[in-house]
Amino acid sequence: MAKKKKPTIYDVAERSGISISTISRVLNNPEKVNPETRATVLDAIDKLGFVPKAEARARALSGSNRIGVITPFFTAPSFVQRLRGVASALATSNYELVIYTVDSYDRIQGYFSSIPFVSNLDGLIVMSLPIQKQDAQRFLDHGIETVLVEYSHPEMNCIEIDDFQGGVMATQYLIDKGHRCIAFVGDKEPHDFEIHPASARLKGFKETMRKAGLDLPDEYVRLFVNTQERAMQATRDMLSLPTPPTAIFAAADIQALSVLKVAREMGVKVPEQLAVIGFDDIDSAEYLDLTTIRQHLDESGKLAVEILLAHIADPSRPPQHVRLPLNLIERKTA
Amino acid sequence: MAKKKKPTIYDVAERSGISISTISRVLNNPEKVNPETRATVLDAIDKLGFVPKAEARARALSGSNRIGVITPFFTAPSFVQRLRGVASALATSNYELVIYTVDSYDRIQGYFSSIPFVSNLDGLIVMSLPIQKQDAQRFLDHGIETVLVEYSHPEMNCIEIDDFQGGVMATQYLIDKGHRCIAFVGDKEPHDFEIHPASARLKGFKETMRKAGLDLPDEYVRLFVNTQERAMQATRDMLSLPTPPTAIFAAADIQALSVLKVAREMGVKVPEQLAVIGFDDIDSAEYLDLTTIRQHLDESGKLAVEILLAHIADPSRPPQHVRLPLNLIERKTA
DNA sequence: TGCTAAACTGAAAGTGCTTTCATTTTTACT
DNA sequence: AGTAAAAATGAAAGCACTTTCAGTTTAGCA
Repeated sequence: MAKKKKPTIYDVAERSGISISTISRVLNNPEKVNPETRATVLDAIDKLGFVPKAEARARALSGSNRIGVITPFFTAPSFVQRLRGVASALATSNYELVIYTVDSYDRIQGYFSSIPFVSNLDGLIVMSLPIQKQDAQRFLDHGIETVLVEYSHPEMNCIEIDDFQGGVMATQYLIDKGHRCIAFVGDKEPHDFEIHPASARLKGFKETMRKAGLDLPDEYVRLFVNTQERAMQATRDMLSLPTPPTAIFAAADIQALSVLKVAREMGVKVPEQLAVIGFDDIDSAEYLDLTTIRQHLDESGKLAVEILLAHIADPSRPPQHVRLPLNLIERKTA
Repeated sequence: MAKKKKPTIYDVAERSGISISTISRVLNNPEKVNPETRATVLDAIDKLGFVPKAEARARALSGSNRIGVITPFFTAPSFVQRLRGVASALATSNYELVIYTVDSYDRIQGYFSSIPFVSNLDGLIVMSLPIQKQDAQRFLDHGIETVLVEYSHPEMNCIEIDDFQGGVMATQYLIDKGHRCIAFVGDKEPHDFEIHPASARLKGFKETMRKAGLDLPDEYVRLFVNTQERAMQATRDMLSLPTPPTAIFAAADIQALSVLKVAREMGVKVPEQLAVIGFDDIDSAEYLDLTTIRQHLDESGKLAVEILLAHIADPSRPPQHVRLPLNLIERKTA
């Protein structure tokens, strides 16, 4: 016979035939109640396995071992890999990992305004999401240790990536390989609540092309809503141009995958006829031999929790700003 | 101006000229209140330094609004996709998502014995992990609603996958395509704490081969520790056989990816010289045009939370056992 | 035995917050 | 413009206890 619900003080009252007030008293001011009554009450309490739940919860959860991660709803593999990094770093500590996924501006605002108050977290990791002054201030005011990944705030811990530099690296690599007709595909600014690394990568690309004195026709830069279909269409258009590019720099590996798929579909040989370079170095990149800019996704998550834990242990530490290095991983597509 | 007691929600209401209900809402369901109102409220909260009393909150709150997911440490994409399903289904409800990752037998035992007592969850999803009689009983006794994914227990909600049948489908498909020399690659039983769907898939494969009267030499079945390197080596060995198979059934897409990579490396044309079929239908499968058995990963997660929520709402419901359908997704590798 | 003070007890009124429900306001669509 | 549908909001009814207050008992004592 399994118990149904958690017993309340009322159940105890009923079972012992004594009013709830008295029960409450034996729990809080036992010396004020008749020992016999007290014994009866205690007996009933034991038999029912009653535990004042509200307090228990308040106590149990207060300042307890919880760390939260707020991240865009994980569609993109890169978010997942960052998350994997935090999970792995947290595995040995005995912190609980609470995930908040964001899928709209409203939701992120909601989290930012309620988390400091109600979800008592020991620390928070904000991933790939912009955070506004006053929201950040609230976290600071409420003493919640926070680390920002892929975004920066002067008074908070940050882990940044130099997307511009990454764009430069990728482009320069292609140029060094002798390419002159280089195109760019990437996602256009998607939602109001998301950061947009692709634009910095694009800047790095353009800048490098300019410095190298290379021509960059408008048709060689395609931005689109980030879906596989759109990415493929953009690539198809590009490869059907009178003078198609000999290399494509995709703002993210996931888009590079679409480029590769189209190349296969159109019988374009990679890398002979078309070089492809991506950005991120997601897991699949390795399976596809995709040349790409590695941004140490797992590592960023791991580092975030390390910084967080260190600051929880000693809140007086000054905020830490780290810039993760980028590496060009040469594989077979470029 | 004089500093008094701790401000309550009523003070905030008075100062902002907004009802306590709305104040409460901005704290708990921020997305349901008008951004302007929210800003006003937050402003007042900040100015007053209001902090909701945890115990009062616990008192008024019925459940804990937390649902937990316990899952193998997410190395494999399939775990991630299941998780994505639960996150997406949970996004609209406002339950907090707590993740427990398992990387050893000890850890899983730790979770199973402590979760019922200390982490007050409204519900738990156990993913791709076996659970023993007495552990299950503990959850049952403590009235924690639970749903098992990829495992089964008579008294608990379960979402099962017919791996055997999937093995049959994949194999039959290859046979129908005219293949006679079909090989199998898969991971061997890895840890004591993990379930092992590959073995059921292998059984389905063997059974189907037998029924079709096809010869299955020992070298055509390769099991290995699940790493990319081992998978690739196994494939290389197989393709170097005097009579290499004309088709390979990989127990999981992630392994099929390795097969594909080796085929590329060795210049073996897919599907002309070698057909490849996988299992799972992970995201990358689509990008690689991998023919595979889809097991509705995202859906399994979504369904798990739906069942869980329904049972939390009405605990008297009898446990539900659902078997998710499998579909053969025909793409270009077989 | 009668009377009063001390000891005990239960009904009911908080406690600070959440949530339901009905009402108003906005928006969307003929 | 006119209406249906959706969103936002406040009043009020909980939630699971604690505390107050007004009785009852009981004990002590003449």
